[in-house]
Amino acid sequence: MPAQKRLNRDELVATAMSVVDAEGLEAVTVRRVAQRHDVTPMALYRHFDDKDGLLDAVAERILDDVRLPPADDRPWHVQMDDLLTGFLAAMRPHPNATPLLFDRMLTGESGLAVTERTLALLAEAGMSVEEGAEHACKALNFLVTLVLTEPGRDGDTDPAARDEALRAKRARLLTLDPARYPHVVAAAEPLTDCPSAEAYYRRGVESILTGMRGTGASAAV
Amino acid sequence: MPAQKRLNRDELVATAMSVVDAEGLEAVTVRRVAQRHDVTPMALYRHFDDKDGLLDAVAERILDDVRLPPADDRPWHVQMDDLLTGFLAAMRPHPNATPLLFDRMLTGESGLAVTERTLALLAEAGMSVEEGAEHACKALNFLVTLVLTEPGRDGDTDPAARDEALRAKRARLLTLDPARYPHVVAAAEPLTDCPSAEAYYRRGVESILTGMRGTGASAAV
DNA sequence: ACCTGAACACCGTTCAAGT
DNA sequence: ACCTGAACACCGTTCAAGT
Repeated sequence: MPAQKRLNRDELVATAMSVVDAEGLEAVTVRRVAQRHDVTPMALYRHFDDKDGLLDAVAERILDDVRLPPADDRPWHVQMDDLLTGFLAAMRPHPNATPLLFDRMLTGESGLAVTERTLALLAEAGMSVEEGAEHACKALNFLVTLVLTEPGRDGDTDPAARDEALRAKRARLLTLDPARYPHVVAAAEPLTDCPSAEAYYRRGVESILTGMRGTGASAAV
Repeated sequence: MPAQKRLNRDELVATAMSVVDAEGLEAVTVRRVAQRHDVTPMALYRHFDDKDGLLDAVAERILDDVRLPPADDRPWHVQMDDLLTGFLAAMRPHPNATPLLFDRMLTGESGLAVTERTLALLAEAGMSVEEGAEHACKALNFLVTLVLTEPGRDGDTDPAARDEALRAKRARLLTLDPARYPHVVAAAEPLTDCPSAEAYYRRGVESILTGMRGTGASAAV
């Protein structure tokens, strides 16, 4: 879309992001992003080391959007709830890009900031450094998974194609032998669709928080 | 490695699996798998619809290895523990292939069998069909994530390169400003290494089970 | 400093052809 | 029935060159 003389790193990242959002991660191509800027593929290499550098920047842009709530006096798990919810809010507009985050929580400043905050709250909860590290990774990665696997999300963001793919998937489950897969057939609809994304994510956060508090010798407030 | 006259579907899948295990998911290529069998790339299309069909078969082979424990009289969550542990055992030898499973739990017979069993136990726990479907997806996908993001696993399976990458990653965390990221720096080691994979997965399963039991109006036994 | 052009070694997949 | 060969439209990336 943009067509100008001097290439701008931020706009290249924005273009890459819009490609991921619209067509998925595999559609992001050095050549494609270059073409949208009416520029030779090689022009991108002035702004990024390589394709991975471009993807790093895409991930970092999502992490930049995480609004870190200031620390306060509420119990740690209430603050953790806010933190996790904020992380979710940053990811949800870009579900196709979420796989990038699994490996990149510790590579950029924003990812480090999110992790730092998570570790701090878990330390406040009384966890050891080792416990905290494990629970922090688990919680953040599980949240990524929640967005990645939200029922009814199928890579394609085109609403018509998405809807069609959904109906096809559900139809296939309904043709299964009910004697062999009774529960799968009965659950065909909830397995392929999500009535309320809001409620889905709320329950997801609560489930992760429960897993966090249920284990270990944590105490505090 | 194999070199014979008639191509065999199972051996093609085995070759693809060995490529994923040794070099990662992106290294799996129609041309590469064909070459290992001294055959033209197009020969594979007699056995699979396309590359995605080959990857479906790789995923299904992992799911085939899940040993489903027979139903018994123990409390549902004890049986669920066995089921989840069995799923983990099937995935752990093939960590590089785990991303394939996110989208494929309902595409093949083995995946359907695992899901069916999970749904059955959650129904036994007193969950509604909707609750059960959501918790089943969450549990299975979180398990996949546990393997995908095991600290110290870095795509490359070559032990020397892997060790080097690990040390580099940890070193980078240790050069961070301790005033800005005190907890990250303090947790550099547990964030990049896993002292005991066995214990890591045990705690992971327990955390998922806790998240399952903690929510909802479930009862039973 | 920033972009171009041509080239290289790869991809997945089609189509028509061989045996 | 099963595999080949040539071709097409793509990839990421290198290198030398332009301005």
